[in-house]
Amino acid sequence: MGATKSYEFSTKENRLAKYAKALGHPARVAILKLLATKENCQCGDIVEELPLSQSTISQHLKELKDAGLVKGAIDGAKVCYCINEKEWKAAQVWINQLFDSYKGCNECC
Amino acid sequence: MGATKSYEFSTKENRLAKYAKALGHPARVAILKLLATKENCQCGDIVEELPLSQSTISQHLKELKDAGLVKGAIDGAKVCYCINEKEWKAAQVWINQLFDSYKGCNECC
DNA sequence: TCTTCTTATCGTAATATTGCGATATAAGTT
DNA sequence: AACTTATATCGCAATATTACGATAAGAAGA
Repeated sequence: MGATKSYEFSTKENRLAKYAKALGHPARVAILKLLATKENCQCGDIVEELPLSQSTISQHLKELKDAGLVKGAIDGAKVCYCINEKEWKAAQVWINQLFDSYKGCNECC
Repeated sequence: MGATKSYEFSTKENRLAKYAKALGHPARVAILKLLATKENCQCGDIVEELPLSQSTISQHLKELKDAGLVKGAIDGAKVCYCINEKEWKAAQVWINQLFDSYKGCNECC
């Protein structure tokens, strides 16, 4: 036990959960905010901005890449990280679909 | 090590991450979908609907409650779980704020 | 009261995540 | 080539999450 039973859930549920999970850590929220507002873009800039070590940031960036929200472009010795626009918008749509499916409660609560 | 360094990040980043984390598991997505569409409401209904044990569902419900997205009202021997409308909408707004902060990329990627 | 039904909690095992230092890799510089 | 810079990966330790059975606790019904 201990492993998530992803196979028991639909592709949609898993995909939404994957996006949300990527957003589920303050460091990754901070990274995405930097990338989204384009204040910083290269890995080194992010490392300087956040109170975490280089290896930890690199790991968080990898998770964001795995989730599809971010992509990296090699720029000489550096790597420029950017929002993956297509998936970014898809994630927003999917998440909003869930939020919007709530039409209010009038029975028990 | 191993613990998230939440204290190093802003309240906003932590709050957004908390909401997203709650959505970051397919079972919790499924539960929220049921609650949002009001197909099912009582704990027992959810247990029947999902391929997880009663204790596991109860634990997921607790996490959703801790994140603020859900509230439970005791209804005799049963408990009626509902979306916590106020926090639900707040979560949607906060998450969309992050998504909307992205204005496109035109430099490196 | 005794039993049953419903939900929460405890204990435990398996697995995943977080974080960092050390090291590897790859590109640029002198 | 040797050195520096930038990023990724490895290995490890600490902690968190996921899942379940067993059990507790509360309400309802016989």
